[in-house]
Amino acid sequence: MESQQFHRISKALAEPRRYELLSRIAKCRELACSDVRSELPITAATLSHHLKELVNAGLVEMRKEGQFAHMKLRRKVWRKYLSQLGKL
Amino acid sequence: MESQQFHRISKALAEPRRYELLSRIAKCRELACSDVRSELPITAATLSHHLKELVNAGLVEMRKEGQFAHMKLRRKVWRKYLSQLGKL
DNA sequence: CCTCTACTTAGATGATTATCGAAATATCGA
DNA sequence: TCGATATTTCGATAATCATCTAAGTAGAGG
Repeated sequence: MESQQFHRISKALAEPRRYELLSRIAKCRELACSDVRSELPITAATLSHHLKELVNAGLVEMRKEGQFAHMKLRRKVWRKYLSQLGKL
Repeated sequence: MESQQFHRISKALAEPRRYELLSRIAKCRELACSDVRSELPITAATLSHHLKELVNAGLVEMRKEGQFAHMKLRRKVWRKYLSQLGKL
């Protein structure tokens, strides 16, 4: 795994709300932004910001369906990150 | 593992120089600050700052021996962190 | 076309933090 | 005790970043 991506992922995990978001994404096969917003006290803008970080890190992929955005964990990337960390 | 410690560790890892430092600590049984300074371009103040974060996170323990400070990875904590991450 | 909903983008603000130089503290060896 | 070396603390600065409001874009359903 590229060092740049590794550090992006580490940064993405360092923010508690973002980690919580990731955690919720991981628990479902797919999760819509609107669902998150109905469960967490977060503005749409902030959610969108955090989501972008997760996507930029390569941890999450998005699928647009009509008005909705569905988020999904990229488990392969996640596994690679864990395995990289394990080498420490 | 406490959620507070979990987040502290995540933050500690998010800074590339700090991760590099941790990585060097992990590679030895013990590492002295002065050794790090002779190998990396970093001021003593910055090194001390990052080291404090690693210690606060519970990832590293310090031993003072004369003028020297020796750093050591707390492998048990590290394993716990990895296992927590693995639950995602 | 209009409106509602979902999401994104822009811009601003405040908080956190990485960094350094300088001063302080502590230990060692002469 | 003096000077050198190791580390910490202080204070300042600049950069990063989380957050919000407000405005923008776009699809769905009248």
